Amino acid sequence: MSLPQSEGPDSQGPHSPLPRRRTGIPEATVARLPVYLRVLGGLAETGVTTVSSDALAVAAGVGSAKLRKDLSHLGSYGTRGVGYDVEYLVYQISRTLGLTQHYSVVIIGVGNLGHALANYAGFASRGFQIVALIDSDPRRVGEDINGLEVRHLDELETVVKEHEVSIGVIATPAASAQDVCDRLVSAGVTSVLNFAPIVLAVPDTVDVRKVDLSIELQILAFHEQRKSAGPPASLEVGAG
Amino acid sequence: MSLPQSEGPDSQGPHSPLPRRRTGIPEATVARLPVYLRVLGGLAETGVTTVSSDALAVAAGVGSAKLRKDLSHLGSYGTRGVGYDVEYLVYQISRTLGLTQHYSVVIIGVGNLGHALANYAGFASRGFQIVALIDSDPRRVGEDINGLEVRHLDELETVVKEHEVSIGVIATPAASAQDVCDRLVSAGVTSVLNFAPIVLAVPDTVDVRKVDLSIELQILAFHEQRKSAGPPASLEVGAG
DNA sequence: AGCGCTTTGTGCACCTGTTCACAAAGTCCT
DNA sequence: AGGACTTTGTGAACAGGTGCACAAAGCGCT
Repeated sequence: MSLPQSEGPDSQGPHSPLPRRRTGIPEATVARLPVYLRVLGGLAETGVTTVSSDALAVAAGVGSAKLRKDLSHLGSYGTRGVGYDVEYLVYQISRTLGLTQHYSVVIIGVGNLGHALANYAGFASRGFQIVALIDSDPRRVGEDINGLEVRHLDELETVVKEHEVSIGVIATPAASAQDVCDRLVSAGVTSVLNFAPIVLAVPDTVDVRKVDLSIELQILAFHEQRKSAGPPASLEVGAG
Repeated sequence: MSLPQSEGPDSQGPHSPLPRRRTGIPEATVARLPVYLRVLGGLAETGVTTVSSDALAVAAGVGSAKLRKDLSHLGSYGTRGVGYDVEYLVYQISRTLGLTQHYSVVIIGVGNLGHALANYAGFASRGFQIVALIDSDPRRVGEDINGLEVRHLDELETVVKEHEVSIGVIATPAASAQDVCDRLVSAGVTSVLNFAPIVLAVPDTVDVRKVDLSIELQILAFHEQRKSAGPPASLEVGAG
């Protein structure tokens, strides 16, 4: 067990210790593709059939050059002088991200957060299917959440193998997160999304991404502090 | 209203369009400091008083050189041949991140996720105090969550000014997120943590960080696809 | 068909961040 | 005190990512 937190190039550390540079697609680009995908989905709903890199870039909150370079990594799917066909681009991005495949997801930990995740609609919409909810508390086992019955932690391995689960979502307290992770990995799970405030140790073959509320707040705090202290930084000299 | 999603250098896009390079501390480093802080806290609890960059790096899941360089940005607080004093380092990182100050936080949207956030203990532990929970649904107003009464969206501006809220957490559906964000910004909030699956438009003076479950899953999907498709990639040629 | 307009795709320079490798600096033992 | 050992802090090379600026390419109008 080594410690390669896979960290996407965006919200997490840039590229991972796994230099899985098999495709030429940079990690930073991969992290942005889902954003483009979402924006394109919104455009498609409003009947837009074609979009320029400029328009799409504004909607996605990135520079247009960056967007074009990102898209160029998946091929030349634009038409010069016109822009990109929305529907076609949606398809190409989906395909590139692997969303045309099906992924079975298991959520471990059915506390507040687990409940929220289980009810999150965005899960199913992109080929991710929650196949099981798992908790170690016997009192929670059997509860019905969003049409899915909570099962006991003892069944984790069974569930993973039964449904060929590839992605595990850890929403347990920090204390049990590493244990759960180890069991997921042993059972064959190769991707983990970790909500517990802990650095997980996994083999190099497993990808881990973390979502950490507390860290995000602390980063905001840093900038917030800067705002109040920084700007009028000149009268400070005599005032200190 | 422009579109600078502040994107930390990690899970989100590298550095932001706000080149707030007032201090010499790189964004990538800022994003890691909270991790070090957490690990150091754990060490302190187990009675460790001194730690080497190697040990700390392993526990934090980064390389030791990177860790030392990170720490060197806040000063020379280590002792050669010995390591770092845990308690002192905790203090220095806290100070750098601005955690010695107090931040008032308001959460908008008390659905599943809002509930989870309101009950999250990690909030209070680092100087963040949730001063209000807000929802637009009259049926939820008045509910007591973790000792805090849910107030109506109409009171948002009042609450923000009353408590000098600096950080707003948006946990509403995507449809209302931009509205809520605009109101937060108008009321004077300068940092936003967004859980809604949408790209928020804010003035350059406001920092936005996003936490997007769906995006994280899609990034995992990309790597997952790569794992299953990549390695034996050679029979494909004739199969197409 | 030709011309001008629009927009893509990309070469290049810049910049941020990572990693290596080592000198500087301190501790501990004799 | 002196020397061996440990560990920090950092200079320098490298890698990855961003943004500019423009040539290439397609559209539509005349």
